[in-house]
Amino acid sequence: MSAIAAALGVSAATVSNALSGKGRVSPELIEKVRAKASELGYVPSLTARALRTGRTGVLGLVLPDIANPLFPQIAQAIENAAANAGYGVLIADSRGDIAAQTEAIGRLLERGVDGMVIVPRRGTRIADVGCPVAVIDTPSTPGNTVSADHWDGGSQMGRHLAELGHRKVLLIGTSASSNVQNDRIGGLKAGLGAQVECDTMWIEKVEAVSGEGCPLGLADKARAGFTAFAAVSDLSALRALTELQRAGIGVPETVSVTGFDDLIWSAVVTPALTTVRMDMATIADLAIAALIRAIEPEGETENGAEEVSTGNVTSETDRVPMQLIVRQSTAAPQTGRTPNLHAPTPNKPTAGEITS
Amino acid sequence: MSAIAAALGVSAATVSNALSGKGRVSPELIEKVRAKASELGYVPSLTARALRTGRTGVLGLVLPDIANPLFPQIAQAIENAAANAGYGVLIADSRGDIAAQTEAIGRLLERGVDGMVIVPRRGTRIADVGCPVAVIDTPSTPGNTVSADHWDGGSQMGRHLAELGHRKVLLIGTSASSNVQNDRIGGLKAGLGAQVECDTMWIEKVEAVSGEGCPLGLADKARAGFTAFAAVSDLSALRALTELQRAGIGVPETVSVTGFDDLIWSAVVTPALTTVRMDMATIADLAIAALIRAIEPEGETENGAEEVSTGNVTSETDRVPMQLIVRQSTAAPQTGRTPNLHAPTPNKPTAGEITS
DNA sequence: TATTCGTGCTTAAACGTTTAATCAGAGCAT
DNA sequence: ATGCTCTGATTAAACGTTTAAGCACGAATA
Repeated sequence: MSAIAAALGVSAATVSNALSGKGRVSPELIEKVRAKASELGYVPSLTARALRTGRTGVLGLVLPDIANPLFPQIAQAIENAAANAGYGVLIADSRGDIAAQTEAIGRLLERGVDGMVIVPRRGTRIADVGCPVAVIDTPSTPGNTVSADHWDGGSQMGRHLAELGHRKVLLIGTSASSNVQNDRIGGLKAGLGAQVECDTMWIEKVEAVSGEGCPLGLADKARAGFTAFAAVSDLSALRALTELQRAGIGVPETVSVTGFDDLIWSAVVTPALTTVRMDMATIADLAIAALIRAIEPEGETENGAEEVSTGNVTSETDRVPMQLIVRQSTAAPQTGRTPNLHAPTPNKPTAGEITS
Repeated sequence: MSAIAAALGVSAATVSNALSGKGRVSPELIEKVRAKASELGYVPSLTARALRTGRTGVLGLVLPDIANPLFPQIAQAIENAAANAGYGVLIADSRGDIAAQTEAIGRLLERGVDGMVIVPRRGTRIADVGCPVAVIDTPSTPGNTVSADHWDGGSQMGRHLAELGHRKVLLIGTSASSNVQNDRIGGLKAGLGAQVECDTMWIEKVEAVSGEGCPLGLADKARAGFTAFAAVSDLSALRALTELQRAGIGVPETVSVTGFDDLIWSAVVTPALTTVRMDMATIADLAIAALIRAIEPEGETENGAEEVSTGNVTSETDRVPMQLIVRQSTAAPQTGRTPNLHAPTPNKPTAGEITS
């Protein structure tokens, strides 16, 4: 910067003003400065700016477990939204216990992030951490900033299944202590309506007695009259799908299987999974926007108190709708009494197709 | 910091020296400074330090496509290794074309990262970017710093299949232009040995004619005598597995299916996938270590030229072995002539189990 | 006794910005 | 002519560290 100033015979301050458009600089000079800047390949030192202004232009992203298959979607969306707003994203993995989460937040704080988006570990309540925080969890979590409307997604799926004619469905979740999963299950039940019989299976519970990775006994459930298995995540859905297929139960001719999240494999398995997708791009945009609103001094507030808010930030729309994606794993249930045990049907089965 | 200095009646410089152990400070004073520092809850401003020293303590992580299911493993390992070394990790998604990758690198550079680890987009050669760079790709890529030994992984899997008695196997890859996939396939062929007949299917090619997500026609292949399907990624393996199951072909009684990478679902599908895992933790450790070696001034080099290297960095061990994980999707092929088309077997099939 | 040296600390500059305060000059009204 | 205001620029301080250089003092050396 001082090089530009020297080359043009002006002061460094003037160059700064010219480039930022802040002070009073003549239009011609601004042009000359711009030209010289790009000529010299000037790149401002974000570090120095950070030191002076106290803002680093970096946001933190705290994830409960980076290994979660949903993470790529989140990270990608957040990174994109942040980059568009001119911010960088520092990641922090709060894998492990809650202490790790606190420690991860601390590390980000030390690094001077201007704000952070946290998708909290189950059962965590994010306290005031000393910088603006956007929480992405579920609308029913207190302190939530913005998230997919999981309940709504569940109810869409529930209606889909009910309309196909299913009357006895098994809801499959992982952990009963997850807010997100409970919301989805609540939505499913509501969408299915009162005349549909449903039961809920929590995988963690069955694994607690039968061991991790144990069979879920879904074939028995099918024989017991369940015609649809609505998992609350695609991973569980995949587990259900393969277990049923392996037992020779045709999906979707005999039973339907549905998931949640539209993870990468949902579209490539056979039959492709009917699921419901969250609009991470919108969620990320809203979260980042809310964060930035808290970070950057409001345009023209009359009161001089431009205190940067230091707590949880809110979004005007805090729940974004989910989108039902109907693929091949759902169909109307058989009307006949004996479920078909073998499924040699090739591909792309149409609804109601029966192969006995 | 100046607060500490004032409280103790010494200069700020002395405090700095005391805390960093650099200058000449009496031991008692060091203790007093330490005590006062923690008493006042002093946290050094990394920003100011960065400005002064020119090092930000931040590393960049450039990924070809954050949505890649393998990404969580990589990001988690890198983040962990970096955090242990006292560095933060800034992510950059080079989704899209090669230009996006260049631009992502540029953004990181502007932010003043001390170095970056890049897992390059296919066919990209990373030029000198102006800071130390660790490339994670495959040993056969020029410029590679450290990576899993994909070829070795393939050969382990090949041997496994050959030992089970498979004599005709189909190798399934996604894109023929991927170095990683080619290495894996090369290893597979070597591991299978000369007396095993094998054929390679590139999914991108069949999708180019039959449309994205089309059936792969694996059942026909099975009827044509292939007894094993060795995919070069778990995603393809999953696709193969479900397609075969759907067609009523029993895995592993009739045909075996194998994958690569040990992605999250590999263990939960039925039958659980035999695959080969890369040791991302070790890879990340080596990459970060090599990077840091280039960044931080070598302990006691005699020559004063402590120029920070600005090109690709190397690791003393640049290929880390992969680990074969045998689960339920592989078994000895049937000796009989007619492949079993239905597979009502419950779970945990043992090798060679036949159900006709 | 005069010189050198080592020790423990201080001074001051520097990193590259931003920004409040100041200033010189021009135009204009008094 | 004098004072006022507006404009376009400059000066200087500040952000919080690090680090080279300097300084005072006592101890060891000549």
